[in-house]
Amino acid sequence: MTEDTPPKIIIICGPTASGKSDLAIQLAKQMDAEILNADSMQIYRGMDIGTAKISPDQQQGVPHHLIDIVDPNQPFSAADFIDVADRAISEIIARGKRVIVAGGTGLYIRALLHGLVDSPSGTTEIRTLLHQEADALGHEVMWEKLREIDPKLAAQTHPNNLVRIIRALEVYRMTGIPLSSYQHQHGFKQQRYNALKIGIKTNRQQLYERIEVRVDKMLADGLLDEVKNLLTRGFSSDLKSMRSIGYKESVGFLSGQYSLEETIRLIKRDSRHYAKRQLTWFNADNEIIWLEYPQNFDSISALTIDFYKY
RNA sequence: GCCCAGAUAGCUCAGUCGGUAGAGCAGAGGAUUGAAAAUCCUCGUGUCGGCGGUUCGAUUCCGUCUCUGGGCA
Repeated sequence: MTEDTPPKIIIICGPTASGKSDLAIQLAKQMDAEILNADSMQIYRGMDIGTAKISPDQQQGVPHHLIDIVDPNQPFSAADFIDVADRAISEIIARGKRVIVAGGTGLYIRALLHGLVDSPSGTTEIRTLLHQEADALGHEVMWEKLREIDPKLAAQTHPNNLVRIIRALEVYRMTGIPLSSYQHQHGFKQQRYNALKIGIKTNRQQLYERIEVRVDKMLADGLLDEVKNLLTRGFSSDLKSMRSIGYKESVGFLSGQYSLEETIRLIKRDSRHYAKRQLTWFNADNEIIWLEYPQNFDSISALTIDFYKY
């Protein structure tokens, strides 16, 4: 791998329930590729039903990577994703196979292709401290603090967005450098891979219907038991993994917070909202070629063949 | 058949002591650099059930009709 010729990889993205996994498998079989998951929740062991994880059976012999790589209580970030993904990709390529990255986490895909700023990850200690400060002083004051040390970033960050404010503050406390200057110098300019990006185009209404059918199926497949089991094993409901869609609502049901009917309604609603956020993210990326699947599989296939020609 | 209560945004409702109306939910759009399925921002014109009447002006008051709930026969 030289600077001039980053390895070629195929990216399959799109909203949840659009058919990414199926397309990846069909394509992988045809082009002798292996699949890399780019989904921030499917990395967790034991979280299968609610993340719509593909079962070994459904993988149809195509090797899948970056699924079940950490427990639900282990920290994992976009930076970790780049590390494990890079390693998996070079191994696959060394085996003479091609790589298909399939997933719905926009940040993970962008980070893989263009890197992240060279700033450190926040430690648990500093983050806890900042949260305590936020609880005591309120969002506004935290935002004021941000404005003092990094006015540029403060201008782009809403005072209510505590997650971003805390991230910026922790970087400054650890390095003394404002996050925005890291960002300015970085700017996602790295070209870490040569990627063909395919997005699965969907009709909004049909997508929502598919989401609802899928949620009903998750419940029928035992989502609530899965969540109960995770809680029993000691995975707390305030873990980031347990606060994801399907899990947080199930926890609410299991603790008697709302009825089954309401739980299902909420999971469906949150999944729809999530799909919309994914679309907002991916629509902003004009490198993505949008095609319907399975209708346009042949076109997709032709694109990949072209992509590997040169 | 009679009595009572309703009829207002896709849904549930609030409100206007008469000056054409607003919340929640749903929905739409956007942001996104080690929490990203997270986090955050923005967006509400609808014959205020129909028709009459009173009034400068009615969604608001009056009458009547229709429909929906509940009660009495």
